[in-house]
Amino acid sequence: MAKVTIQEVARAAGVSKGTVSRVLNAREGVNTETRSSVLDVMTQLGYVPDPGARNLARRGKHVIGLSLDGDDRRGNTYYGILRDALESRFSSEGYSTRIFSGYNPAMLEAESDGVILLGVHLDDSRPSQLEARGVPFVMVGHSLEHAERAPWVDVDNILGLFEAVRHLTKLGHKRIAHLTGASTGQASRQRIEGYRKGILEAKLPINNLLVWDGEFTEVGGYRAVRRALAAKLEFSAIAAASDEMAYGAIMALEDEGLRIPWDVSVTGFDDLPSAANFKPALSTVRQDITAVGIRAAEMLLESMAGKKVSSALVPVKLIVRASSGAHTT
Amino acid sequence: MAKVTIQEVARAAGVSKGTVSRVLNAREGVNTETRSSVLDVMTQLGYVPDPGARNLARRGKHVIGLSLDGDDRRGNTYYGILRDALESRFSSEGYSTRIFSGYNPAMLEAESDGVILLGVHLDDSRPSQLEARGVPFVMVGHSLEHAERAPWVDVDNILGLFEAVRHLTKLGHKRIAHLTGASTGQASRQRIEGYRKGILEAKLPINNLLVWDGEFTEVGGYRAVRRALAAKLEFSAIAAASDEMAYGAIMALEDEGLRIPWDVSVTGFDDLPSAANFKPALSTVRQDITAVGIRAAEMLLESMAGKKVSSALVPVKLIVRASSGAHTT
DNA sequence: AATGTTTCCGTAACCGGTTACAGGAATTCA
DNA sequence: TGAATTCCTGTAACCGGTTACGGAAACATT
Repeated sequence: MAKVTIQEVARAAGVSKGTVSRVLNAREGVNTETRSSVLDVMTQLGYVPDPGARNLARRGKHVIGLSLDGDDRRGNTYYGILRDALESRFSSEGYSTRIFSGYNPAMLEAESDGVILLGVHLDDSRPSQLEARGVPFVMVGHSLEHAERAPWVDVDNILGLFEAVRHLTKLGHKRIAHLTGASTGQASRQRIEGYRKGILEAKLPINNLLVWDGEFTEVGGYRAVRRALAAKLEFSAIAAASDEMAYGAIMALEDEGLRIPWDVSVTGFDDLPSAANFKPALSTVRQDITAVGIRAAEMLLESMAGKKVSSALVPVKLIVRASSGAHTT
Repeated sequence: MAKVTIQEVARAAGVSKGTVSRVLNAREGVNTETRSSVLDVMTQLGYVPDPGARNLARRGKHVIGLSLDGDDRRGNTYYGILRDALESRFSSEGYSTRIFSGYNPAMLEAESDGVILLGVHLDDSRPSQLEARGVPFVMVGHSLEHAERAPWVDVDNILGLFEAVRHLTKLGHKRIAHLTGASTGQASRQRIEGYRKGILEAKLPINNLLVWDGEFTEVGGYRAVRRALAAKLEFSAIAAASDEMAYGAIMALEDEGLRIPWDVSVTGFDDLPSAANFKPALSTVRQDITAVGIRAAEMLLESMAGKKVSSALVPVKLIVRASSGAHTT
């Protein structure tokens, strides 16, 4: 309750503010004994440094802003994980992070030394505005439009879907459908591309009737599969562009009495925490959100240090679980 | 780019730091002329006060923390709106808000003067921890368990569903179903209660076969309705406990060739921004998220000022649009 | 023994604001 | 016209930290 300041710690430990500060920042040139005694006093008093004063004294705001777009498709979990990753990386560098949801470039500039841009869309004005103001930033996710002009980090969407499809073809599946997020931007397009590459690699024919729009949502996946079933389309596997669509697809299949993976194999994309607990456990492409966050943080740090940084593609990994299995004639 | 400080503004305007500060904080006792000239210089130089220094100088952190629970059902939009409301109310009072997603009471206490608790659930330890540490807080949403011990603000769930059902009974509907969020806590239970009250008020029989679990999601609503249809349950209206379940319900009905509102009337709860644009436009119970936010902010402010505050129920309003209509035999 | 190095730590200035206090100018009052 | 008010604004201390600088010990070197 009573705020304990560095001064009080200093007095209690019988040293000066300066020394406490040095201990606090793990700077060298402090006697090991002194250090540990100060450390003791700090924990004993429950000392927590005031971030405001700290940022003031180091001359720089030492805050990085996370700017999210108002309406974004991805769920809370996605951003939660991403934010944790960013936060841990930045805080170990002495920065704190802050979310700016209302899009306000002036505020962003005033209150942060650099920004991470989330959910950039086609006619997004943030990149150019930030660029004009000279605020360092990196985008997570990318679209062709902005890809050349500013650094981004993204997951390897093409490879991801490609591997999912290859997994299915190796299991003997010949008629593999793709549940796509349609118009929702670059990621969907890249995943479709990965799907095509996978089909072609197995020397199978591309059938546009097997590419269904799932709108990136659970219901979307559910309905798309129902329509396909109603239209009597033939398929033995579905490679979805997101876990949620895969969930919807599985529900729809099961509601029609089909068994996963015996009658139909289904794969997702994301590897949400819920994917492993889903019944059946979902085979999916893990996109390492944490890795994306860490990479983005590092790029931003470099960029703030004045270096030129180039965009990065984070690798992706196929996780095989219970929802996919060998094709049974 | 170059940071402009209060000192520079002062010099440029030919006054002292003190005067600029007074202008900045809209304190009285500054000549009108001086004030406006300072204001001019400020905008001209693009001055933005450093929040860190500010909070340091006013002796208090002047930060209020928003603590969200890790996994929460509500979508991004809900929290976005709520946060905007909180932010605007607090910032006009000189506070800035910060989100703390990783649940960390020590951090909360160290970095904020008060906290808004979002998504409190039954065995949530946050209220008691905060209480023990003496940190002022108010919860948005409430459960019986914590209701007595700490102030909360919530929407009038019971009244909301009650009015939706009354709207439907007045349209002549006799067999009205309810799509509930089931186990998701207090809000669902209260909405069920409102539903029952509405049915009873019209002297209709309560039929538990007409209460369906929609899991608070779109697919949940979709599947529940499909099951009901498959079971040949009779109903001419559905009062859902959330807009999203209503969306799912409508999709399911339309997929079966039913027309809204001619064959079945559907109402939601929330009035999400998308509700008006949905086809058909959704009749729903508007919960004024902004009002909830503002009320919560005011309560927290009072509580921080040392006053005892009592919990509040925010009223709710029925919005009739195209998805509900007269019962046609 | 005198001098040169290191190592450790205290001192004081500073970051960018806020605010109590005091004093000069303008205004009102006797 | 002199005194008492009122208005406005400058001065300086302070918030809680960081850090350049310098000095006192302790140790090594000749």
